Amino acid sequence: MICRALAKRDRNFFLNLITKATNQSHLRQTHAQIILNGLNTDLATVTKLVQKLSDLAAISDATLICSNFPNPDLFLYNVIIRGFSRNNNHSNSLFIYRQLRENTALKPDNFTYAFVISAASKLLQLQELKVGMAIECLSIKLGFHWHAHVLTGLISLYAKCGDMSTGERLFEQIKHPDIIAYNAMISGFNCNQEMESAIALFRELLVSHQRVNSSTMLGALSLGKWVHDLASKENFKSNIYVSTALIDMYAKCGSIEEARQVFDTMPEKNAVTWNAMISGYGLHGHAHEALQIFDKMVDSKVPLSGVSFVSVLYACSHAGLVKEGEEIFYAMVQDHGFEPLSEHYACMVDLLGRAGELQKALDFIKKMPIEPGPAIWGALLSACKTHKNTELARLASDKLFELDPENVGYHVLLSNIHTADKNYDEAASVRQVVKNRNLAKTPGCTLIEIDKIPHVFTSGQRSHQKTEAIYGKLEKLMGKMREAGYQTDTMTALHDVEEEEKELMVKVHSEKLAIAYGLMNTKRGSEIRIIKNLRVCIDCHNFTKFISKITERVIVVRDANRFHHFKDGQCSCGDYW
DNA sequence: TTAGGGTTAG
Repeated sequence: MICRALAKRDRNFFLNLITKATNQSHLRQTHAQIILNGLNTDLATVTKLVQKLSDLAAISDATLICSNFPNPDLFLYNVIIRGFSRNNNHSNSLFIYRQLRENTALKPDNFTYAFVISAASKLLQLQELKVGMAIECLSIKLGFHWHAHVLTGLISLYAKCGDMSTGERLFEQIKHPDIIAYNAMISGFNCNQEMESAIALFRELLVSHQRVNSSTMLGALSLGKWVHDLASKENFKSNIYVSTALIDMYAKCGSIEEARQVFDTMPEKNAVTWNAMISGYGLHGHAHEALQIFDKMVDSKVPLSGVSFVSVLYACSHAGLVKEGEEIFYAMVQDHGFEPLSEHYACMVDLLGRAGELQKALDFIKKMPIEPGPAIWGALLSACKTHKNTELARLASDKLFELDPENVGYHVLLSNIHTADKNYDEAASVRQVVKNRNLAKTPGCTLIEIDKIPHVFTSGQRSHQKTEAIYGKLEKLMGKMREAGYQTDTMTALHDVEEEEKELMVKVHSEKLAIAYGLMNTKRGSEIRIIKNLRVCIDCHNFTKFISKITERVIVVRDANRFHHFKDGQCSCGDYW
């Protein structure tokens, strides 16, 4: 009987066993049997085993087996290069590729390049890749440029370097671009903010291919809700990528309830899904919900990521939950073994600063083991504006002017801090620097959609067809609001818009115009939604509160930082933004 | 026995 159990098994037996394995422990047992049967030097068996191990996230086992294998061929190298990449260890993919080139006589093939280019483009996302690798990949093109898969990988790489013109050139070289090549292009246009191009290509794709796939849906999600309908019709609701992007889309479009609905109905969630839901709640100022989801994530088997902590800390800082934020930060280090990155430190400075604990924030910066960058000083400067601390503001802005001299926002912020402090000379001299150095300014603008047509307003704009009616409406509203106790706040009406202190006397902020226009063109009682590119100022925030009360409307404002839901004279942000 | 594209924060 024993003899039977130990009877020699052949390669096919093990190949079959490996294919059927569903977890790592199956494979470890199988590996033991392979050794007992003397097949651990059989290339085909070992390759299959390594491939399956990396598919089941056992990349260290896979590597060990490979490094003990006497003469690995190109196929085995390819499998391990791809394996590292699939396990999110892209730098090791590149490392193995280098080993292959420097320590062996093997010639990489089109498969090798498809894997290694994909790994390189993923590293770019992590902002770790040096330009040198991109150049190295360019040389690859010389040998394998006719392979559509390699070209598609290169498109993605160039897109992530912000070079879509090269992307377009590569795309033209593909004789019959398939759906995946289209998707690489659409997603490239998307991340490079070339919407208007993304849409055109998406339309072209719909004409040229009968069916779209899940990546297409993702590339086009920012087009809006109708994509969700398309996703439902095409049955992509169970795709984790599509559903996660839907959560993000709904949260960013202001429908946090719909985001939650998608989240709740997902059969399977990964870390990105959880993070998207947490950050969605943070964006809307619903910190307690964000914390609840975070706790559930900890309970689930899904491993936390650095982004999970950024998202939950962001939610805490925007709701004034200092104690909770601090607890999470220390748990992150002590319980979860994460080493905080600069973005985590920035979240903490923001958390303390927003809550008015400026000195504590400064002490925190001094104790940090890393050199504070612009995000950290920027958070402190912003807090100095809110809590009117001119002295610390000078310190923070000096650092910022040194670290990020081209950024006009910090100058504007400092000028506004001086203005609020009634120190007009200092404010003027800061603005003079901006003028002398000819730094680019960002004009504030607000968008409102009426009957699916977007209307964009800028501060003091008089070019809209209905200008007279809009300003008339605004006058009427102002009258009613003053009766209700509204007073214009010009002193502190400045966050990061420039020179609007002067303009305020004669001009009107874009969000007021958009809201007036919205009130004129929507049904009584319906919700008004607007989007502003800069942070909403204190006066407009106050204005919108009054409007929501006297007109009995819900007004949802998305500014550069977050959502504000105005209802019955109150804002969901609790004036904490 | 191996391909390429896609989701989250600041």
